[in-house]
Amino acid sequence: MGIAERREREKRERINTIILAARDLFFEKGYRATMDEIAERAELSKGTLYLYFKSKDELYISVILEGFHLLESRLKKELKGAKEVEERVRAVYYAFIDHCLENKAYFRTTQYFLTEDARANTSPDLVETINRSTGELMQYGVGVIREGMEKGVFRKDVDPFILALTVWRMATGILDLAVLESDTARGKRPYQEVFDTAIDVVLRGVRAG
Amino acid sequence: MGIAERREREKRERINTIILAARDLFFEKGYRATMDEIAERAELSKGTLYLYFKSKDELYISVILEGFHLLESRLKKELKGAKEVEERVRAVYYAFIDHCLENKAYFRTTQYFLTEDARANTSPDLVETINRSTGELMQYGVGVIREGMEKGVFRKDVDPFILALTVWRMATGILDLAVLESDTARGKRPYQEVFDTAIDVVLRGVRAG
DNA sequence: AGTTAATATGACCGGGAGTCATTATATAAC
DNA sequence: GTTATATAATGACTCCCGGTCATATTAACT
Repeated sequence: MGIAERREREKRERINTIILAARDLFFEKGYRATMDEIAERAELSKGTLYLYFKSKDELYISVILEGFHLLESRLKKELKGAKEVEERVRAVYYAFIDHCLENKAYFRTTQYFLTEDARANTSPDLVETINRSTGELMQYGVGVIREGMEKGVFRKDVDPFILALTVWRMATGILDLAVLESDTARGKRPYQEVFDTAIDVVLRGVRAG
Repeated sequence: MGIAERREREKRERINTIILAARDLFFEKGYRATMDEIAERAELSKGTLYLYFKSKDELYISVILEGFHLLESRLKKELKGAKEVEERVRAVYYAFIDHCLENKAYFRTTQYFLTEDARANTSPDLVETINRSTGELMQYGVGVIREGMEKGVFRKDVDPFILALTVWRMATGILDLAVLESDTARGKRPYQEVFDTAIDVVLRGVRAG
């Protein structure tokens, strides 16, 4: 059944072509890139795009998920080199931050899906997909915090999930600002001091004893 | 010169009528409310709207600034009743959170202006206006933290501004989630436990000694 | 070659932001 | 009171964009 398989493969290739064109343009112009532009970049007609993606938002989400996979690889890599508890927490924290700073367009795209507007236009199951993936990624944070509690380094009277959520949203909140001012602070992380202070304060706040 | 003054007054009244209609509709439908709808609600033609506001986004920003004034009154009121340092920090923290939860549309509208998309469509001086107002509001947070340091309750090796920024963005980050899930947790703040844990950890992290 | 199935196309539609020539209204001049 | 002028309001219109669909093209099968 070589033909069916080739067809399947060609379909995947086409989808990939479209995602690549879309990513390029979303990186370049943000959400305002148009479907016509993406079609032109992919050397396909607009109608064809809609053969493979139900909507512009679905294309958007595909790009977001690509970013999630990148981040996950990075988290795994960074965690391998880190042994000590606080070092592991920082590894997850800065892996997330650096990923977002190095891939600002991914970050913006992802943040966009926290707006009412985006969610209102997107089918519930797509939103659910994003939520599930987000939850999986957050487990990396929950994991290192739980390790810290088990080893007695962190206080045990805080819910690890809530703490992870808090740190994640704290980082995201600062990133919102950092990503907006992309031109400042050449050579080092923009907002470096803010990110450092933030995690220092939190770590001091959860240390046992 | 009574006529010129009356004209001036009528102009302000018209602007107010438009903002009221816009706010109603933004509350109801979010950013997706249309200029035609707003015009109809204000009992004016669409063209008239553009006589008083350069763009939909400028109208949006006017609504945001209204929200800022509301928040500022609340901050002042809450701070009057709070004497002790940590109590004052919490007063500012929860005044901000409750304001945002009670005025979700204001919050969403404001958050929208952290997106690339919105900023790209808005004139630099309007963006600047928002930034300045935001900075002024943040001074309430910076103030109570600085008080805490001066009284020796908080460690002095953290920049009060950075700490305020961190807590503000932490709250905003959690609010992003809380506002999305507006239907849950009737009767108490949604995400109550998360907000509580977040400020507890931070306060423990900055206490002197 | 002819038939059918699968893909691709782009003109077209609906709807929304923003414009502008025209109309209406208020003030000033005589 | 009438006419001229400045000011304000209007809504039909343009342009743009996401999404659709009847038609055309290509590939597969007999």
